[in-house]
Amino acid sequence: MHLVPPDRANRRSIDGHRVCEAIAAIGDADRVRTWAGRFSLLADANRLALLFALHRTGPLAVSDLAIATGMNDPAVSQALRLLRAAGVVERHKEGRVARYRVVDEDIRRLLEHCAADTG
Amino acid sequence: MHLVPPDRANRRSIDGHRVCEAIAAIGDADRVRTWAGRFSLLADANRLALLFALHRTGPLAVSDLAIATGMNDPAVSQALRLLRAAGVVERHKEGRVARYRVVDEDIRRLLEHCAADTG
DNA sequence: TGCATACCTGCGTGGTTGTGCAGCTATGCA
DNA sequence: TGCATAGCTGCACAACCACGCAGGTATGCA
Repeated sequence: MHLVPPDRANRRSIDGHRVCEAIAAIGDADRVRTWAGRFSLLADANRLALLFALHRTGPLAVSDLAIATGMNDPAVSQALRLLRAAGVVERHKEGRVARYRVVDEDIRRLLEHCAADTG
Repeated sequence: MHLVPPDRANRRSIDGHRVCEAIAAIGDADRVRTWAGRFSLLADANRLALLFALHRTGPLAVSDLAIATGMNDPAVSQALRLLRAAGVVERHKEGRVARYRVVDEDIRRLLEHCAADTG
């Protein structure tokens, strides 16, 4: 197991074998970035509240989300735009009402993970 | 179910009943903030890589973590200080070597959740 | 005592992000 | 045509954060 990249192979290590284990545990850098990106989307209390509501209640309109969370409309709109750009939610327009729902399965699982914690 | 706080009870809603469902789904604001805080800790790729390594490999020294992740020592040290302040990791000093391990059970479960995804 | 190692800290910086405000578009109704 | 509603966008501001660099503390060895 010589997993240490050549550019840092000359550094002295404390527990040599564990470094390779650690590198194996970290795995692919893209995978780490992907997960960090997902967590980043959930790292804001307002966005998370929106996702909790959308996940358990189904399609919801922007102004209803604003009432439920106490945010004002532009803030909700911008948060949803960000989530939509990330592919987490989808928008369905009916007349002048836009309803959003969660479509990302990985995010759904994380939201379920939260829900399992405290009802 | 009149869960809408009085300060926003006068706003017009699209799907009135769903607003209450949404508020119920969001639940306690402190719970949402707590989860958002956890996700925030995992939202950085470097910190997440450190946690992956610590979670699967066990106690690791700072310089070994630096080699494994490609970060330099101060960056590792600062990331671990942040995680320690949040109660996620603990430090055990042996001579001049400081080894860290993950002690927060909620974070461990989230890390397991990630590991279950792609080996 | 001198020196190298392991780790920590302070400082300054650049980048990112959440927010409020104001204003815009588009739909529906009278 | 006029007006209210639902939603979106741009801009400016402030706050935060991760990072690199330089320097400091503490341990262990010769």
